[in-house]
Formats: sequence, C-alpha cells, structure tokens
Amino acid sequence: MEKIFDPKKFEEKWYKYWIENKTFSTKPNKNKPFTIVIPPPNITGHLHMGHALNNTLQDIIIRFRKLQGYNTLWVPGTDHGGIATQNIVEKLIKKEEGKTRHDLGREEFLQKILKWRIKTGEVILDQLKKLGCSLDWDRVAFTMDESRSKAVKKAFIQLFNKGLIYKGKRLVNWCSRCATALSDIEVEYEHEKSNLWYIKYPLINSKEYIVTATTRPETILGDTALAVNPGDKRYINFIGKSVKIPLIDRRIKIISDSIIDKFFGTGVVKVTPAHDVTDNEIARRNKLKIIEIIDTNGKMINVPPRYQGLSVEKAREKVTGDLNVGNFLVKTDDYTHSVGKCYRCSTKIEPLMSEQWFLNVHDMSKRAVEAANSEKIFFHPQSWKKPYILWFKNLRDWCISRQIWWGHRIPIYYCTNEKGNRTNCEPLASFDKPKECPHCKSKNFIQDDDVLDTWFSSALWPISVFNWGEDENDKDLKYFYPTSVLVTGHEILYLWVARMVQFGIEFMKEIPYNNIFVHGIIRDKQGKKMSKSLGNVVDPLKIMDQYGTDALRFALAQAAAPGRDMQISNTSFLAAKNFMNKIWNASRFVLVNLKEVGKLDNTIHPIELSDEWIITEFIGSATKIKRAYESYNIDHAAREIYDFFWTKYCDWYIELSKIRIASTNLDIKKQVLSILVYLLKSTLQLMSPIIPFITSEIWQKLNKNEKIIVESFLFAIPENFYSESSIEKMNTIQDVIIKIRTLRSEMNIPATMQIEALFNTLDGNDKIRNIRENENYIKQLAKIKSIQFHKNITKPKNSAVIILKNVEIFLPLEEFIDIEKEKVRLMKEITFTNQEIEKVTLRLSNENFIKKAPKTEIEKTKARLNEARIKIERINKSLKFLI
RNA sequence: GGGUAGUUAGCUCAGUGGAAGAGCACUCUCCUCACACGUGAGUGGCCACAGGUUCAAAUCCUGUACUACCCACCA
Repeated sequence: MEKIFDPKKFEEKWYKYWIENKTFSTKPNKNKPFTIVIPPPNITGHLHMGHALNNTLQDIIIRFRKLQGYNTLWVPGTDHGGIATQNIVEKLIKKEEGKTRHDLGREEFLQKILKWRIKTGEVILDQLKKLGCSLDWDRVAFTMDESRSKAVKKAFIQLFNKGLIYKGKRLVNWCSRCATALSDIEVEYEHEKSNLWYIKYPLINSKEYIVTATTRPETILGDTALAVNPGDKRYINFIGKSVKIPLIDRRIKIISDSIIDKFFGTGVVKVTPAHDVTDNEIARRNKLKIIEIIDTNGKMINVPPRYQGLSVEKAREKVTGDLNVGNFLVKTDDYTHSVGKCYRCSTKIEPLMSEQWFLNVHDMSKRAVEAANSEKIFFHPQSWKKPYILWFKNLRDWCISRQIWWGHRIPIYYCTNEKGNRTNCEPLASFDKPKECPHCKSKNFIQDDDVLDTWFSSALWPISVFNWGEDENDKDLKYFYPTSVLVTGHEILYLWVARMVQFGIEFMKEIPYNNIFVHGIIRDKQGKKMSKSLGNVVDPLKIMDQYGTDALRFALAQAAAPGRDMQISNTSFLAAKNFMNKIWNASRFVLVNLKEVGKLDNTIHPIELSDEWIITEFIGSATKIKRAYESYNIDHAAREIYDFFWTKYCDWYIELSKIRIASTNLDIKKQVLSILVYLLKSTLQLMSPIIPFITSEIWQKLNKNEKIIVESFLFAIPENFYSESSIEKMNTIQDVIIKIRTLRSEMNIPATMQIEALFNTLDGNDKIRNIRENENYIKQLAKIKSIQFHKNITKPKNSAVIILKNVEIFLPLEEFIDIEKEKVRLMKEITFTNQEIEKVTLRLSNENFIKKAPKTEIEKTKARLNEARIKIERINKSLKFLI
C-alpha cells in the first residue's frame, strides 16, 4: 500500500466492477423499496457543479439506504430538452452548412437532431458514472423514447377527453428568436434601465388633453382605450369621454378600472390589450377591442405604412421621434423596470395574441397544495413549503404548445376533405392517425403542427420511467411508486417539481414522492452564481482529476446544508483530499499491523479505558451520522465523520493503540487490533455513501474474498459496550496530556526530550486513581519518561506547575526552566481564574438565580467557583516557591 | 409591493436557552517507524444593530440595516 493515496489507481477499477456486476440493478422483491428518479439532465448537457452536487447527494442517500437493507433503486435518464436542444442543433447546422431549419424542413431537421444525438452520445451519463453514481443502468430512460412517448400521448389524451386541455387564442409570452410561445415560468425577469414617456392624448372637440406615462410608446398604435381609477378625482369628469391617439388619430374612450394605481405616473394608463397582460384583462372586463400590432417575428403590423414592418425597437424610435415633432411628448424620465426574457436565449419576450393549447391546472393545483398542507409531502428544509403553496395561487392555465419541431408532437388530428383542407369537425386526440372521422367519415387527417412543452414530459417522469404509458399495472410502477424522495435545486421547483406533483396526483391518484430535498446552488468565491457568461464555472471533471472523485464528493457533501447556497473553492477540495489521505494512511497503519498478527475473528473485547472510550464515542457518532443521513442533513453526516475519524480515532485512539501494538505479546496486539479493525470497518461503511471509491478499496484490503462494501449491511452498533463513565475518565486523561504538552511548548522543551512528572495530590490517592491506572497514556502522548505519585509535597526547585482539579503536576525542568517566564505564565493564570471567580460569584449572588434556576445548574456553578478558588490558592503557593 | 433565507474568527461555514466551535489561512514546534496531503502548541470573535422575554440569550420574540434568491397585473 502506497504511502500517499492515489485515487486514479482504483476509481475506474471500482466503477467498472460495479457496472460489470450490475451492482446497482434491482427488481421488485420482498424488501422495502427506496426509490429516487434522477432529475433527467438535458441530452445536450455536460456535467457542471450543479449536476455534481445534485447527483452526489442523491447517490449518498441511495447508497446509505442500501447499506440499511432497503431495496434501493435510482433511475437514470435524460431529457430531450425541447427548445434548448433545438437551439444548439440549429446553431450547429447554421455553422456547418449555413442553413436554417426551414431550409431543411421538419423531417430532415429532426433527422439531423437524431443523428447528432447518436454521434455525440449521452456524454453526461458517462460523466455521472465517473462521479460514482449508483444508478441502475438497465433502466436508462429518455423522455422521447418509445415508452415515454406513449406516456405523453396517453396523458394528453386523458386530459383532453376530460376537457382540461383546450385550444384558444390568448395572450401568451412569445419569444421571436425561438419563434414559439412560452409558459409563464419560462420567462425570466431582469431589471433594465429604460424610460418613462409622458404622452398627450387630445380630447375630442376640445383643446384639453390627458397625459399618460408609458414604457412602451410604440404600442400607442394598438391602444383601444385609456383607463383611470374610478376613485381618482382628477379624472372623474373625463370618464366616458373620447380622445384621439396621437399620430394616427384613432378615437378611443376613457374608461375606469379599479386596477389602475392613482399614484403611478399620471394615473392614466393607455390600454393595449394585444400586448400587455394587465391591459388584456382590462379589455376583457370592459369588452374593449383588441388590435394586434406586433407579429410573431417581432415586426409591426396593422399600423400606418410609415411603421409597418419595423422591428419593435425601430418602431419605438420612430414613434417617439414623431411624438416629439408633433408636440405630443410632455417629458421623458429615466426609469428602471423589469423586462421578461426567454429563459433559453434571453431574447425579450413579447406578449402577443396567439392560438395555443392550454391545460387547465385548477383542480390539480388544489390537490397539490392539499398534499403539502396535509404533510403527505415534506419539504427539507421546511421553509420551501410556503413558497410552493403560494406558487399555486393565481396560477394561470399552462400554455403547453410550442411552435418548435423537436419534441412530442401534439397527438391531435384534424380531419380534412379530399382537397386537403381542414373541415369544421371537432379535432380528435389519438395515439395514432385515426381511421375515420366520427362526424364526417373522412379518412384524411393532418396532425397538429405544434409540439408539447418539454416540461410536460418531465412532469410525467416519475411514472413514465416505470412504463405507465404502456401498462398502468406495471409491476415496477406498483412497487417503486411513489418514490421516496426528490432531490433538487430550488431553481426548478415550480418548473418541474410542482408539476410532477400535479401529474402524479392526476394520473396515479397519489403523490410522486413523500419528501422533497431542496439543496442550494453552488456559487463561486465572490458569491456569484456559476455561469458560462461570467466565466466563473468550475469544471467538476477537472476537480475529480486534480483531487479525486471522493474528495470532490466529500467537499460537496460537507457544504450541502439543506436549502442554503454554498460557496465552494479549491481550499474545500484540498481539505477533503487531505482527509482522504488521512483515511488512507490510518487504514495503512491498521493493515500493516494486521498483517503481523494474522487473522482475527469479528468480535471486540474492550479491555482498557481507551477501548471503552472510543467505542462509546463511536456509538454516539454513528447514531448522529445515521440520523443525519436520514434527515437529509448530509453536511452534518460529513462533519461528524470527519470529526470522529480524525480527532478521535486517529489523534487519540490510534496513538494510544501504539502502546499495545508495540507489545511482544501477540494476544495483547490482537486484542487492540480487533477494535481498530472493527471500528475502521464500521466507519468505512458510514463513510462509503459519500466516498464510495476509497472506502471500497480499503474495505477489500481488509476483507479479502469478502463481499464488497456496497453490498454489505451496516454493522449493528455495539450498544452493549456503551460506557458513559469512560468519557469523563478519558477526558481527564486528555486534559492532563494537553496541559503538559502546552506547558512543554511554552517552555520550549524539545519535542523529543523525555521529562519526568510528579503528581501531587492533597486529597488522597483515590481521587486520582483514574490517572494512576492510565499513567502509560500520559507517558506515551505527553512524552514523559517516568511518573511519581506523591501526597502533600511542596514544589521542587526549578520546576513548572500545572494545577488541575484534584492534583497538581510538577515538571522538574532543570536548565529549561525560565523563572521569569513561569512567573508571567502563572500570573496570567491568576488573572484568568479571578475573572472566572468574579463571573461565577456574581451569578451565585443573584437571588433569582438561586430561586429559579434548576438545581443541577446551581450545583455546577458552585463547583466552578470552588474549583477556581482552590486553583488560585495553589497557584499562589507555587509562586512562593518559584525563587 | 409580497415572500424566503442569511448576517458568528482574515476566508468558508457549523452551533439554536446554561462557560464561543471546525476547516483553511497565520505564528511557533517537530521529517517521532500510518500520514509533512502530517504532528503538537498557539494567535484571532462585545456571535450585524436596537429593544424585549428569561434567573440566564449567539440561541426565543419585535423592529432596523445590509446581502442573496423567489414571486407579482412595476402602465
């Protein structure tokens, strides 16, 4: 075994082993299932830190449950990623062939995407393997493969037949670059500096005018009213009158609507129902005309020739110029407001009227809210429950149709006459092209051109991966659904997580998961979100290469407090790597010594204090670690593992074990090794969910020819060896050792020099029996060559003193003693102790404290005072003997 | 405008009623036969601010400030 661990030597080997042996493949059996479905990464995706975190956390949870004996399943897969994928391939074709998708046509373009997919493969799945993810590779699903496609069609048809899916011309969010409608949550809002233009609208047959403020002057061309608040006294006499729209002289009325804010701008709103959500609602309430002036390319239509065909930006320039010339512009203020942008290409969203398919989500939402309210779904952390519930309120119907080509084509068929023109018959929802129209008996059909929102198929994911589309009574579906937990970042909570709940309830009558574990987002050193445009992305593959996969995973686990964003940098990875090295070397110590004693049976027999102590500490830590895993506090688990292994197992137990390891008596050696090995194995198990590679490697070296750690079950915690008193006893010994070490360090005693120690007790020897019994610990770790025990002696010359509860320790230092230094040290100690006395006395003199505090607390405080007083007395005594 | 979270050592973060913690960084020690990716010892904090509850507050309550994210019909 090499001195320095090299993860490259075994990481690949272990993953290969797991894959070849189908370690993570499973089927329904008699055990309890524990299921997770992966948030399917986009097929175009490459592993970034967000993926690394999300999947590491899922892997940790799955691996831990497997150790506990659950029948665990983690389902892998990818998402076809509608717009995102189409955009990427479109760009590629443009670059390689100089063609647009329209040049190629729908069929050829789709062929290109499929070819491209085969060529590039699913890179991200290989990267997940490198990360060590224990996914069941026999179940790789894709949102557009056959089974998933069936599920999508089935879901659509069911919803359509229920009357929940309908087509209508409505105001939608339109991305002119992607040339498609988007749902409300696919729009991201950004603050942008702009202007507020104040425009005069002259009243008909009057010299008066009314002024309105707008951020979009070009839309005056599509105004169909002005609106004021009915309670606004300034305008009460104008309601019902008419004005002329500047530049085009069209007549519109002044109406009142309570949504208008009296205090914003001039209190007068120009109403453009075709291109603004609020205006659209005002128009509906007031039965206004709707005039569309922007088309799906973002160009002006239905406007005077002067503006016709201009882009929105150009039109704005021209309109404001013309308004200025015509003296209609009162003023222009600077103004910052938020502007909607496409979440895939950041193009400004244009609200416009368009015929689209919508899904009525009203009832589903109600039930999804109920699931959270009745605590059928738990959020971790709980604070996400409220935002989740709030989201469902005021939720508009979901626009599910997209005008792109890559995706699930809407399974709607329109019958046509012989000439190929659409008839007036009702459209049919069907898996395949219908044979005959039930109304007109036509046998000719055309399919709807649109495809479904990519999130429609994602929403079905927890049921579609279990072949719901093919068979509602699928064995796997019955066994593995509902899944156990969904692990996700909060950025897709609404886009995806909430919708899975809606669909799960709709189609399975049961929520898709009982727990939602919401983790934070990874940020860079400056606290900024990692993004390609900022150039601050840290590539997890490089980190794996540089520090090892286990180190990456451990660093991520340690930082993953539920719901909290995390900053992570190379120092975290380095610290984790150092820990891996520590695990490696501690194991090496155990293994080297194990070799000398041969085989051990798997039992432990604690003999002395350190044995009882470390086992008791282990019981405490193991309990905490298990609880942390179960409650998704992965960071706590990682911390506890680190703390137990490094500061307890290595720093104390291994160091103390060396006394017995050095023994020539084979039985003594075996005895201490049995505990070293047992605890190492148990700890490796507890660590293995986070760091599967290194633990697998060491486990196998410890257990040649035995089951791999992944297939082992957690050892029972050795509760029967729990010893509360061992903690206190050991702490006393540790205190003595640390105090001696500190003094040695302060007095500059060479580290290698062995010194003597005189233990002096005033109360009799039984009080320090613990110290007497374990003097060899002190000798070993404080580098003491001999210890003498005395009663009531005075401080020897040229010695330093340490004062503890029942004992003082004199260290004859001869030429190393620096009287002045020792004096200063003891004076400092006095000051410190006096402060303690002052503080504690104050508390004890408080009547209310004595009256109201619990007895144990009072006792504790009194003991502190007593101890401090004795200490002062003894230090003073020592000071006298200094010279 | 509404919501959520955060503010603890130079940095990254734990700690959620009874004596301020870790890792990294920094200072000193030691290449001691598991580990220099290491050992041992330190330096460093009126726990954002102001009130309140309590015998006792970093911890509970109220408010303020700042930061981040989310939502909204920001004309």
